[in-house]
Amino acid sequence: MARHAAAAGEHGGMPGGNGGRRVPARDRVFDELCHWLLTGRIVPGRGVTLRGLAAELGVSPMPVREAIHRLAAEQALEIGPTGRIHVPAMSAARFEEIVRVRVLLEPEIAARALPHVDKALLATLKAIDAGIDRSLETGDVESYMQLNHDFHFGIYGAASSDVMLPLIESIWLQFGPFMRTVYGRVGTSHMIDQHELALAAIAAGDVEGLKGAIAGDILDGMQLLGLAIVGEESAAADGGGARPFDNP
Amino acid sequence: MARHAAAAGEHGGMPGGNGGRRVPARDRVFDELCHWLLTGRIVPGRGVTLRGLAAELGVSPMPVREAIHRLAAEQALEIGPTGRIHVPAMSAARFEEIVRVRVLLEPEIAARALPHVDKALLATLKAIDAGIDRSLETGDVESYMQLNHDFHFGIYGAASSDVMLPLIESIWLQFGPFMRTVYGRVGTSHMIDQHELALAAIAAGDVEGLKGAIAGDILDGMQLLGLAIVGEESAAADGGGARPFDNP
DNA sequence: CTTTCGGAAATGTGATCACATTCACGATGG
DNA sequence: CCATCGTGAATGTGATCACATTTCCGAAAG
Repeated sequence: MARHAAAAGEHGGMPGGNGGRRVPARDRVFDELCHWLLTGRIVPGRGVTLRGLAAELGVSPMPVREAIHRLAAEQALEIGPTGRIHVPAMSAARFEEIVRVRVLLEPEIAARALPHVDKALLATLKAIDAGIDRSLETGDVESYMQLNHDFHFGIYGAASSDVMLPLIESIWLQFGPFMRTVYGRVGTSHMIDQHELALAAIAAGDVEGLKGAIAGDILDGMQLLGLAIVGEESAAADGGGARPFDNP
Repeated sequence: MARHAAAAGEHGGMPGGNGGRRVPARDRVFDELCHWLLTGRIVPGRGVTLRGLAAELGVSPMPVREAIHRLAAEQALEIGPTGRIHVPAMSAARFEEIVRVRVLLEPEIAARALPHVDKALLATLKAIDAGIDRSLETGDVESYMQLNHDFHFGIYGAASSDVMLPLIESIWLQFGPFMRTVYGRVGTSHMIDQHELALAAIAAGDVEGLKGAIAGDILDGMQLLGLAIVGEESAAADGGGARPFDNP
């Protein structure tokens, strides 16, 4: 999830002779909020406030404000008419569009990444996929979502892309919160393992096979989400709906 | 460039009977900067500073900061390692990717918009296209860029899209500044008028015709830009750039 | 018991300030 | 004449403050 090059690795404030640049608090907050969105810690229905997040993150409301507005710019959060911040509502139409964009862009970037995937990365991807299977068995949703993200962006990142990659990240941030709310209710184990197909295609240098596997993976996973969302919508009369979790 | 519904028209504080909500300064600044980027008022190489823009726009640096960071989030501006703000450099690779994404997304959204284009909108589009021809004759680059933008987003906007439209707007913001720097040097008049084809396809309800016209328009226009950029980059070490487009 | 009203708490916004860092320009030394 | 260095101006960042608006909760009225 490193949207900022300098983000990784820093583990402590060491103002002295660190080779890297100083990471602005705004970027750290942004990365943290991205993580929360993608792993489902921020879910629809919960209030999101500047001062609340600021206190939780140990910074002033200022960097939080910038991170929030950046997320709003990417449609990952929404700023209501009165300025209130909330997770945008998902609809069947919106969801269908997300799937369409994913199927258009992600196989494309995967194809562009293929030539740059080396042995080491392939091994990493295999390890991630093994971790995914493990998470599915144990039912660790948060771990699954994290690893699934890592798997996809592990591939996509190999295509050094300043254009497509941010767009795809934006899309993921938009459906991330809903994966968490939905994955508890639908089965995930009967899916064909498109990740295996993708790995095989990568190993074989099969561009079309890779594109097909990515598209298949998207359609499989999103179909599950889509069914749940559509079902939720038709039963829309129930008040704000279940809030599966709360934030500490 | 109306990214925010309530933005247009407000010219003074009139707390009384205005039906709309108050528009935050941050959004007004953002819209203004978008306009400047898309019409070429902000071009690569010029310094962009917070306080400078703030003074120019008559606000404090605060709303400018947020607008700038939002533009940076959409890759329309870049924040250097030291925090300095500048227009990102264009490269052949980056440009090719932009074209690819445009060809993937814009025909798609146009197709989705087609069923919602009514007579009134079609008439508006024809008027815009006439204005474009006029701008090309008189060589009014800024007017041309504005109208070309209006033409495309006039169509795209008809597809009520919360997902694809922001992505496309982000892409336009990325190549906007370079259109201005380049359009002075290349001819534009020999282009096939793909806009006419698009209008005819809309009138006929021809989805595939519309998608083809949009794609053709993108490829025609961007090919001009691409040639100029590649030539600018350095004729010597061409690297893989030389095939800016393959097809959809 | 339901509805309405009022005020206190909370929220986002924007301005100003202090500060570390960086850039630009001129002086100085070779 | 050119390179190097130092000082001052400028820049982005983050915190704090004041304020208009909104939301929320409880009391009072029907």
